[in-house]
Amino acid sequence: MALVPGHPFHTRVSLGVGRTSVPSLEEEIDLLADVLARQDATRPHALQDGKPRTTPATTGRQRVPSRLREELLRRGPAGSKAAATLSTSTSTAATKYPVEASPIPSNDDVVLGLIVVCTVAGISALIVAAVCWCRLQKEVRLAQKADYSAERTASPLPYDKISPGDKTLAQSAQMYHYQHQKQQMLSMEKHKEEPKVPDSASSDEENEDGDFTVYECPGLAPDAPTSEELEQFAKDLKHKRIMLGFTQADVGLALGTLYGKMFSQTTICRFEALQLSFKNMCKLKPLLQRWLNEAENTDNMQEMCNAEQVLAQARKRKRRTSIETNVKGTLESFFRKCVKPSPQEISQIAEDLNLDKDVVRVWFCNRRQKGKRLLLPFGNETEGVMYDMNQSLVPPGLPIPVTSQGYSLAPSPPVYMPPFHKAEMFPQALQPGLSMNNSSH
DNA sequence: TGTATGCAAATAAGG
DNA sequence: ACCTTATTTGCATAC
Repeated sequence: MALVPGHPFHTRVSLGVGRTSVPSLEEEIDLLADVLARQDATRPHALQDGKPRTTPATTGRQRVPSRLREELLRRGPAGSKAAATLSTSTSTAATKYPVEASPIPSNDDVVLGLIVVCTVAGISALIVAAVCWCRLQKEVRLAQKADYSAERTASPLPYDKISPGDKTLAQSAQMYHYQHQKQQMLSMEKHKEEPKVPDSASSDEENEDGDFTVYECPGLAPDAPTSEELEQFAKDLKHKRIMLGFTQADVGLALGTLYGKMFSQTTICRFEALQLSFKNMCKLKPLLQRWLNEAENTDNMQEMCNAEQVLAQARKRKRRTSIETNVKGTLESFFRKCVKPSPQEISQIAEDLNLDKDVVRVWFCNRRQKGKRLLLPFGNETEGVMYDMNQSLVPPGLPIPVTSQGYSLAPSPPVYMPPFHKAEMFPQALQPGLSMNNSSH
C-alpha cells in the first residue's frame, strides 16, 4: 500500500495498535487516496514520489501514524471540511478525516463507530510510541553512564582541551569520573531495589538554613545534577570567577557570608578541578551556584569576600589545629606505648603537651585509623597488581615522608594511604610521572 | 601571588 | 561519652 511506508517501526506499531480495525481503515485510506489523487491531479505540486520526504519539522519525532497523517493532511485542505478542523498533530483528527471524506455512503452509526475506533487506535498508537520513546531514551542514558568512565579515558574532556598540558587536572578529572561512576552504579542499584520509597527521614534532616551535613547531600535527590552538569558548572565557575577577578580564597570566604559556612581556597580549588567526591560536589554546587549568581549581579561582592568579622563567625568547623612536629613526635611515642589511652591518660597527655583534650583524643583516633591503613594498604581490590605502590609512592631517593614529621613506624615502608578511598584510586591517576607524591615533601 | 597538593585534623554516622 | 569507619576539609607548602 502506497501510504504505508515499509519502515519497520511504522509497520510494527500500526499492526499492534489497530489490529481490529486495520482492514476497514486501509480500505478507507485507499478510497480516500484515490479521491485525493484525482483532486490533486489538478495541482502542480501533487505528490508524485509516493514517499513522504523528511521535512525538518517532522523528522525523527513523528510517531506511528504521523506519516499517514502527514500524507492525508497534505492532501486534505483541498478536500473537505473535516480537514479544516484538523489540528496539526492530533491523530484523532487525522484518523477521522478519511472516514468523513469517504465517498461511501454509510449510515451514521457505522461512521461514528469508525471514528471512535480510529480515534482510540490513534491515541493508543501515540501512547505506545511515546512509551517506547521514553524507554529507549532511558536505556540509552543508562548505557552512556555505564560507559562513562571508559569514554572519558578515550576522549579527553573539553576541559582538557583548554589546557592540554595540565596532566594533573586530567588525572583529577579521571579520579572524579571514577568516583562518579561508582556513585552512579551504587545509586542505580539502590533505585532498582527500591524504586519508590521516599526516604523522608533523610531528606528532612537538612537544616532549615540549608546547612546540611555532608552525609545529607541534596545533590543525590531526584534532581541531582548529572556529572556533565557538575563538570560544566565547575568550568563555568572557574571561568566566571576569573573573569570577575576573584580568587579561590575569595569565593571560599564569600560562602561564609552567604551561608555562614566558609570554605578554604583548597576546597574551592578542588571543586573547580573536580577533585571532590560526587556527593561532595553535589553538596557544594548549590552554594557556589548562589555565589556565582550573587557575584554576577551584586556590586558589593568585594565586601562579602573581605568582611573579616563576618567570616570569623561564619566558621562553624573548628579551625584545624596545627600540631608542631616535636609535639607530634611526643604523641607518636605515646602512641607506641599505648594505642588506645584511657580518657584519663588522654587528659594527662593533653595537659602535658598543652593541647586540647579533644585534639589529643582525635589525634589518637586518626592515628589508629592511619595505622590500620598502613597495615592494609589496598585491601584485596587492587592487590598491587596495577603498580608497585612502594615505588610509585615513595621514591627511593627520598626519605619516607612520615619520618620528616617525627614518625618512625614499622620496618615495612610506611606508605601513607592517600585520603582517597582505595576504590577511588586507579592506576592512571598515579602512574604518569609518578608525580603525586614525588613533587612534594 | 594565586593555585595545586600531601598529609592529617575534624566531622558524621552508626555502634 | 567514646569508639570505629568513612569522609570532608584545610594547613602548610610546593608549584
